[in-house]
Amino acid sequence: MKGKKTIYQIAEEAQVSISTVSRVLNGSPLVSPRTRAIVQDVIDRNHFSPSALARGLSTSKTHSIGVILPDITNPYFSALFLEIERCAAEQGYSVVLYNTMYGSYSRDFKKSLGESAYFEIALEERLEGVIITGGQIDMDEISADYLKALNRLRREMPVVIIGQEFEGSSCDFVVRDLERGVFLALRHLGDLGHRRIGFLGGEPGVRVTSDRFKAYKRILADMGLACRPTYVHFSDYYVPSGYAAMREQLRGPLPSAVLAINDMVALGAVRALGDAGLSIPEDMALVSCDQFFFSEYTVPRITTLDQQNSRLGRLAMAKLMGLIRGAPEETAAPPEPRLVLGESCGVKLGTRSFE
Amino acid sequence: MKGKKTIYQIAEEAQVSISTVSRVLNGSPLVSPRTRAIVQDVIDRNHFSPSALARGLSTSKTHSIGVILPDITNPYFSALFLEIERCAAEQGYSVVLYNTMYGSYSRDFKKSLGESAYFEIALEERLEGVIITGGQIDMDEISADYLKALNRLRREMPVVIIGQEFEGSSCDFVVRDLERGVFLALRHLGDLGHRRIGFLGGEPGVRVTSDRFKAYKRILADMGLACRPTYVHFSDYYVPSGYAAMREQLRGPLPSAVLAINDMVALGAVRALGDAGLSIPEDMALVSCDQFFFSEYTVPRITTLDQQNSRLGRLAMAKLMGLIRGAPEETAAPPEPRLVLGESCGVKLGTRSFE
DNA sequence: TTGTATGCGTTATCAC
DNA sequence: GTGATAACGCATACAA
Repeated sequence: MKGKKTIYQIAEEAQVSISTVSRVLNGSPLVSPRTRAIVQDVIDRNHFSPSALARGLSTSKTHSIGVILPDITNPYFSALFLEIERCAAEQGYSVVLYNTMYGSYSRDFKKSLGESAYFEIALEERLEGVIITGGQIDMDEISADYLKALNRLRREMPVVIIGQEFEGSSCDFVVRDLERGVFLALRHLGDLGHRRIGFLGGEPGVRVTSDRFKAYKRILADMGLACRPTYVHFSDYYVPSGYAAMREQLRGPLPSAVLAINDMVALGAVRALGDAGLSIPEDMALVSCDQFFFSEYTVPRITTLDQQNSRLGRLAMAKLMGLIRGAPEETAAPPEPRLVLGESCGVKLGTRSFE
Repeated sequence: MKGKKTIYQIAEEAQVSISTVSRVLNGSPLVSPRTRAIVQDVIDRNHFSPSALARGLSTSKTHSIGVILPDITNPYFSALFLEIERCAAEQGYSVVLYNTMYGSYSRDFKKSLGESAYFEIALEERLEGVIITGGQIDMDEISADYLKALNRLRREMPVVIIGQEFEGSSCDFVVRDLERGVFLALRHLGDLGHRRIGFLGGEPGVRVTSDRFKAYKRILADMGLACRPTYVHFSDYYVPSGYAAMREQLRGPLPSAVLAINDMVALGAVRALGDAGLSIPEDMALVSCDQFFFSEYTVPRITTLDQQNSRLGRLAMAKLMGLIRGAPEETAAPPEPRLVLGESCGVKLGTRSFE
């Protein structure tokens, strides 16, 4: 835009060398208070801001990291991202966000770059590290090409994956205990006497879904209950899909309760049940696996699992920063999901105080 | 992480000069097909990715822009951001997101930098342009310090503000027609015979609220209706606040309808009305000024305004890219808000119309 | 405490 | 077509 000032011009105007200016800029103690004052004054008067590019080139540190995720409008990802950005800012790091839109609401594949294209960008930008969550990284079958690109990236910078572990990479993982969550939810339903429990939403072929579905089947078996295919309806993670999936369910024999993949799907299901003239929890109980910001305010409130996403984000950042700094990363335990009682399963809530 | 390859090493291995490598990298036509093939091969085999830092230093183009907003978990901002990121990716630009958390749900002021601190970062990072929305930029009274910092930023790069216009800066604006939206909503209520209409949510002192509130008062007057203070309850933009604000409203004399600042507040209000044993729209009708992804699935569906946020984002990006390229920015008309009929006002659906 | 010289990895302007 | 070489703006050993 404008001919930006350089360290040379500051040095000249302050009658010192560029080294001295550099020292002042970086708060080095090897400058006399007098000179520092003079230089700082010149800097301020000129609104001089040193080029992060030049600095990065010289130090090979960019102080920025990347986050690659499919869809920032999904509350799960935005909550995660918020926390990551916050931690980064605290440490003086900037965050570049790459929205791959893989599996997004609008399914705008074509318009968006392939995920591994973003790896190349991260490489060129000399980011100091990358956090990946959702998208290809969460597929049951990860393509060889993708894995190769991932490992190439990993060779150049730390990579932390928020999601389920898989073989074939040296990336670090921050894992959610999906099984534990499903267990809590199903046990709750079991305690309430439910024996016909369905599964609603999520995409087949995606870990967050297939792992939960596996847990669902296993735990159902442990409870001595059958898993009936007619009670299982995949779709994806968004509200309209929850609606559609429940409509589908309503065509067949009804379970007495369903486990929804998250609160968006649950919300869609609630609406579908209402439209069918059925009431919750009398006609069907509902539990969700992932709490979003609105679950306590729907009618009825959704009984759901708090996955502690902000702790998850903080953990991922701690791990990433540890790797960047080369420090011994203390492997803090991943957050435990907690069941948050709503009204969608029929338990009586005490007078809950709001506001 | 690793000793990265440079253009020199590629040149050496390919037995050419760095100029030639650079030409190949940038697809210059002034290279013989033969040499190009050789060089490209060496590049590929070495997984060489040129440093964006060095390139940026040399060309003074970083191909990245910044977005400064208060809270990415707010669906309004995330929808906007998604679109911005998408447009940027299409043009080969990266986006750095700065979450200032000003006015955010969690109100974590202290942990976060002041907004103008991000201006300095944008300057140092040599971003090519910045989009700002929400936060300080949207206050009724913008502090002189902030304005000064903003103008300093503006002097160095294009700045596009998504929000209401104000004096004292040379930034570009992408404006929403808040008044038109309020008009559509209130007319709808008026047509249904409502004469006691309240205002719910939003923060006093913030343009998006105060401008809508002004419009509300003016239009009410035009309709020959009184604006009663007991029907007005500010708070902020989130679900719990909508709940609290409606609880507050329920203590006094009731309006027959309320205008909520957005769907989150509306959702909270729906729940509060339900908890009080009141039904919508029989006991109170509800319209919201900002549609979020869940409004069609709540019980009842919320009659709300589609502000066409993705078009807004696209517009902002078009303007920013125009400024960056120095091209004549065609001032496309800002998107018109449209009323989306739900069930919260009592009209029969099936006759869904859009305006 | 301050200054000098060099490197960082590109692009661009020249010659050839 | 191709190849030197000078910027680009900073940090940093090394000198003084």
